[in-house]
Amino acid sequence: MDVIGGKWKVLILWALNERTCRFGELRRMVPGITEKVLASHLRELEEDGIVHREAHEEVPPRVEYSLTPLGAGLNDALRPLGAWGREHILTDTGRPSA
Amino acid sequence: MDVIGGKWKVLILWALNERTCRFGELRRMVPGITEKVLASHLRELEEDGIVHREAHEEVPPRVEYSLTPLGAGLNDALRPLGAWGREHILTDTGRPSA
DNA sequence: CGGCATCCACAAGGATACTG
DNA sequence: CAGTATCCTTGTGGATGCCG
Repeated sequence: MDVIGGKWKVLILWALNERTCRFGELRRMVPGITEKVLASHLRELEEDGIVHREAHEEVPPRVEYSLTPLGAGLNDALRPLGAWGREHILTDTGRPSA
Repeated sequence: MDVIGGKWKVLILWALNERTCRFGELRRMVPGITEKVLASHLRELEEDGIVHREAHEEVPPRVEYSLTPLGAGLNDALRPLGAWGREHILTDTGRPSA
């Protein structure tokens, strides 16, 4: 929970699960996230060994993020939870669903 | 993530997964949690249909909390994640692990 | 015993502007 | 393009005290 505690962590993980992404791509793939949050989450994920960051020293700059095996495993462990969520989302709407 | 977003939600779920518990029991089973947080989390969990609250109108008061089928399903979906966590906890310690 | 009300503190997240 | 720096708002959780 600590590792995926961020508000957008799992979304990032999901996006990355599909394919390697650049910073800008992720920003677009996770609507509503700000650069700062994306950057910090990415950094934390990297420090936790969940994602791999590969910077290409060229112009224009290009940085690609991908899942590490560890991250893939995490995503795998996350999948049942995601399935559960989709199964019951908007079905039991008892709360404001902030 | 919304449903289990609370800091202690999953711990409560885990405790409840083993058996029906009273308020005081939960408070003891989740070390460090305060009554307020436990109460509010419990309430949210109840509103989300995850736990069942059964109050016995007697003295001394007794309230028992148990998992609903939905909650059991959630806990089930959570288990792989828990397994992953235990597998890698304190193994990759790259961060302060706040 | 079980729980709510109030107040408080901190950190996470969001917006904007700026840099290499 | 890919961040970083700053500031601010908010939510979440913590402490205490009171009530049925």
